[in-house]
Amino acid sequence: MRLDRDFYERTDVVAIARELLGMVVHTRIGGSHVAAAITETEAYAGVNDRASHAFNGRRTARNECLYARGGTAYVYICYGIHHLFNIVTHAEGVPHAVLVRGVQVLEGRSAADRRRGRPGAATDGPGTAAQALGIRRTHDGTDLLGDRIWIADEGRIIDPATVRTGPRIGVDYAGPDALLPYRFRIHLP
DNA sequence: ATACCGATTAACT
DNA sequence: GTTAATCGGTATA
Repeated sequence: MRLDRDFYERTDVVAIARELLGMVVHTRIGGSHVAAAITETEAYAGVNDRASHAFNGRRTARNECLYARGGTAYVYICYGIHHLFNIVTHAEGVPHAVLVRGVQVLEGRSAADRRRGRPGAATDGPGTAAQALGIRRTHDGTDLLGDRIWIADEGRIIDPATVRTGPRIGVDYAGPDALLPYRFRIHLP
């Protein structure tokens, strides 16, 4: 069943990042429906997290949607090319989010392949996952309880022993916070 | 107005 | 293992 507002508005973004593993992201974009199980996430814990775009309360046109209520999409462009999809959590005004770093496509393979440019191309990085789902910068601020992007718990049971935990990728600039164990991933059969 | 650089990827050696 | 690609956002002036 579809995740509701109460799921996203909870306060523990690290717990939510772990729980999102195995959940299924659905997109209905450009006439195509794609469903993909989340296999890798990272938590970004707001104003006290040096790795977060909202560290120290930074609030700009780019990261404005981080401050929206839980259950909103935050999509930004990285390295001038890649669109990265984040799930905003916690209450409005508290800029917590979970970055979706990897998915496994379950439905809509043809649309995902077309967007990725070649059949069977990987969807195990944040840029490629968003691309396969059709999520772009224009979806920044999209309500995850609407009909374009939503996430559902479809009953996949994730054995906690199979969840790999480690430091986040690409955040060396964050000093000690770069070492926090805020990255979670699973390998689906 | 201008300089710098990134929550990455793909294609290399 | 290494590195070029690529450009919007942000800071600095």
